[in-house]
Amino acid sequence: MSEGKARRDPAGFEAKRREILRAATRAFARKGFTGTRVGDIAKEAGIAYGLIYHYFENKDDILHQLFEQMWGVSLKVIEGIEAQGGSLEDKLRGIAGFFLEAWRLEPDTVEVVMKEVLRSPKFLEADNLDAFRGLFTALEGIFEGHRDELREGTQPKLIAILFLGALEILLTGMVARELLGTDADSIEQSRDALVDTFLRGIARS
Amino acid sequence: MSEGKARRDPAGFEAKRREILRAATRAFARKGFTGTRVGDIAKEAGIAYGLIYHYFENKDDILHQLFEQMWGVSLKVIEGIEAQGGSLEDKLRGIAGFFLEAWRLEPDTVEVVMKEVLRSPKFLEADNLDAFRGLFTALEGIFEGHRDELREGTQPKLIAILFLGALEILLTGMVARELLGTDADSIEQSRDALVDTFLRGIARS
Amino acid sequence: MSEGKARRDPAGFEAKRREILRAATRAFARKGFTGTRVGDIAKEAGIAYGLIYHYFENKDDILHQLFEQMWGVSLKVIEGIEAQGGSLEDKLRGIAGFFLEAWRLEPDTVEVVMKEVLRSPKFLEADNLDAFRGLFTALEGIFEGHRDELREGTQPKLIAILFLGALEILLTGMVARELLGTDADSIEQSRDALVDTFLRGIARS
Amino acid sequence: MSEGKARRDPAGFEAKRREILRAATRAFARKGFTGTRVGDIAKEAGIAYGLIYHYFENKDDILHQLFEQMWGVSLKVIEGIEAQGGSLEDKLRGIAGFFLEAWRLEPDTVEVVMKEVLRSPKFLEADNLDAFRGLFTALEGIFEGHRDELREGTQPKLIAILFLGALEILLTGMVARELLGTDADSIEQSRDALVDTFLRGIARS
DNA sequence: GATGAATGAGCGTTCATTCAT
DNA sequence: CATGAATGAACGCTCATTCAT
Repeated sequence: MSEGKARRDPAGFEAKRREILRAATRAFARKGFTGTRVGDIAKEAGIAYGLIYHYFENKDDILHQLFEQMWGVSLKVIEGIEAQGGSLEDKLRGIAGFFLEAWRLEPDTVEVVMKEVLRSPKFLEADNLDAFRGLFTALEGIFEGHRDELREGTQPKLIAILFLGALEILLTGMVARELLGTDADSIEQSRDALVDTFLRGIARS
Repeated sequence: MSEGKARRDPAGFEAKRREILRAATRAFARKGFTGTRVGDIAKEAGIAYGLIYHYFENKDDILHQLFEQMWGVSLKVIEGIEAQGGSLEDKLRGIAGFFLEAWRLEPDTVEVVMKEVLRSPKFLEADNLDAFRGLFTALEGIFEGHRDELREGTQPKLIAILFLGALEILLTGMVARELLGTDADSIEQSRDALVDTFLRGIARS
Repeated sequence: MSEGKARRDPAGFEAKRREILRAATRAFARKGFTGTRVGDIAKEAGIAYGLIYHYFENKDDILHQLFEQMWGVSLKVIEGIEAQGGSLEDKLRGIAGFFLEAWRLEPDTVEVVMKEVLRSPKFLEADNLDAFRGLFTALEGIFEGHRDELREGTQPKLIAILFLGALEILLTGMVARELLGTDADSIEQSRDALVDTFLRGIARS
Repeated sequence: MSEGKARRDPAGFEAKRREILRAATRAFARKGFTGTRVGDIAKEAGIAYGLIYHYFENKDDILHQLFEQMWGVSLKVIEGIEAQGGSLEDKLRGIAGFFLEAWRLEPDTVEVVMKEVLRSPKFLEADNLDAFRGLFTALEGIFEGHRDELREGTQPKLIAILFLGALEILLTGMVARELLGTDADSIEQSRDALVDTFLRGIARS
């Protein structure tokens, strides 16, 4: 839809697309993806609902682009963290901190992505998993880059999966607004518990 | 549904209910909850359409009962493991092993519960979280029972959450049939990586 | 259904039939005919719902028999009033009084017949109208029997219809429990207004 | 439905709404409200299934709007008659004539309103009665305006109810197409019998 | 007589998407 | 770019009735 057409005002087009995307995010956060009608998004954005289809393929596409956007940023951040160097601990703390902090900055976006993308049955389909795999791979690469600091027998891939699973549940807990505190202190504690546990374990040495 | 009416054959009723539940599980595993029509379940069970509604409130109720059933078993197993005593390591290995093994024994059930219940937006609603909280609490209790073996500052509740998040992603990875191997060996490796990481951490001491 | 079968205990059969009919009347009065499920009637009667079909053809038949019963009584009363002789005024007051009083004695029955039979679209079908026509005819006969007391040009048939229409709306108003009072005094006033209006209007001055 | 959305062509919208309403009226008159499927209305109107729901909340709403429309006109006519002044006899004859004539002009509409609204159990619910009460009140007002021409002890409210009940049964009889003739002469006779009966009955001798 | 499991036709409603204007 | 009227496939659920036991 967005390729091949000569837009008269590409910048304006893009701006409106983002505006609709933001409106959709608010709507999804409020009523969920399924519970939100295309008309609801239009109303939230203050436009006619037919216009949505000038900017997006279909309703799914909106969610998909929302995910892609957040995902792109996430990957860049992780790559940036890796590029910046530093200790494994710093890197893990940076990654965990980024995701947890993201919730504070854009709770709607994170909530929608968590609930409607990551926690959706559809997510487990090959297409979406590919995106997720990029994150796995990036994290796996980090662990491999610090292989000599790891116990023998540690499998970077498996650890990357476990780490992201634990991180995901922290976000889930925050999104649920019940399981975990969402103030700055609580978030810091969660982050540290995650990183420390993975790095050093919980057993009294 | 089950109140007030005197069933002539309660055992037969219950047997049929389970039979339909099994049929539904197969159908859900194949086409997802949403993708499965009530008629599909009936066909799979070899019964008439409307009979479903003699045994279940509605379509949602079927999924809910499936979840309740698995959940009830899970809680009992964990309580059994706790009651049996032993080291913290044994307990964690037992719990992780139970869930991972469950997938081998009843892949359909686990798949449906993972995909359609735990990974569903609706799951984050208060009602369902309550069930989940029982699991958190049980695990938290286990950690607390071994408090003197834990590092200082370890928060049992947070660790319980992290552990279950990591465990959940292993199951998710298995359900996705792509991220993780599902043979006995792979499962054992996953379980050990999980337990070892949490217990001892990954950093070379 | 009720013909041709040799019942072992005709009296007991009839008693139970009436019992179910009463239960159905209560249920219909509470939730309306359409809103009442066959199972509701069974529950109200304390029997299994399948048993209903031993005593009645189907759900419609229950309502029909309820109507027939009330209607039969009504016709007999009117015939009785006519047979008893007396002035036209006495007869009209007797008829109106009977129907209005019936509501006090068996509000559920009257309510159901009014709401579900007389005020039902189906009522206007030929079959049911026949029954009603009996009432018209009887009343028409009464007016004709007093033809010499009526103004010239008075058409007994038309007057009978008008009278019953006015009577019906009084019952409707009582059933609605809002338009008209339902205490003994109010009922008497309604009856007298009806009879007096018609009488002085049609009486040869 | 009509709030919040800026219609490009409100007049066209309204025209189409009325068109569908007319189609629905024809369908209801033919097969009854319950017997008419939404699809039947669409077919009768020559439009697609779902379009009905752009113009009406649901099936009930169609009937309701039909009723409201006829009711609004009726009330205006009565108020007009009252405003016009004249004798009580003229007014009653005008009111009765209007309703009876309406059947000749729009038999479908009157038939549907009579059968499906006034003679429906739902009609006796408070909401609908309120509309009807407007009619009662208006008529009551007319009688009160001519109080000095009435017999002592005449209760305008009761007489209004009786009059409308008698009028209603005339319409019912015409709708049933069996009880009463529907030619111009018969209609006139019915109207006169009604008015004369009431008038001479309640007029101060 | 009595029970309640079994049947399955039937229908209103939603809503993403298209497209004429 | 923008609008909103038009489309129609899709589906869960109810419930009167039957019938084996």
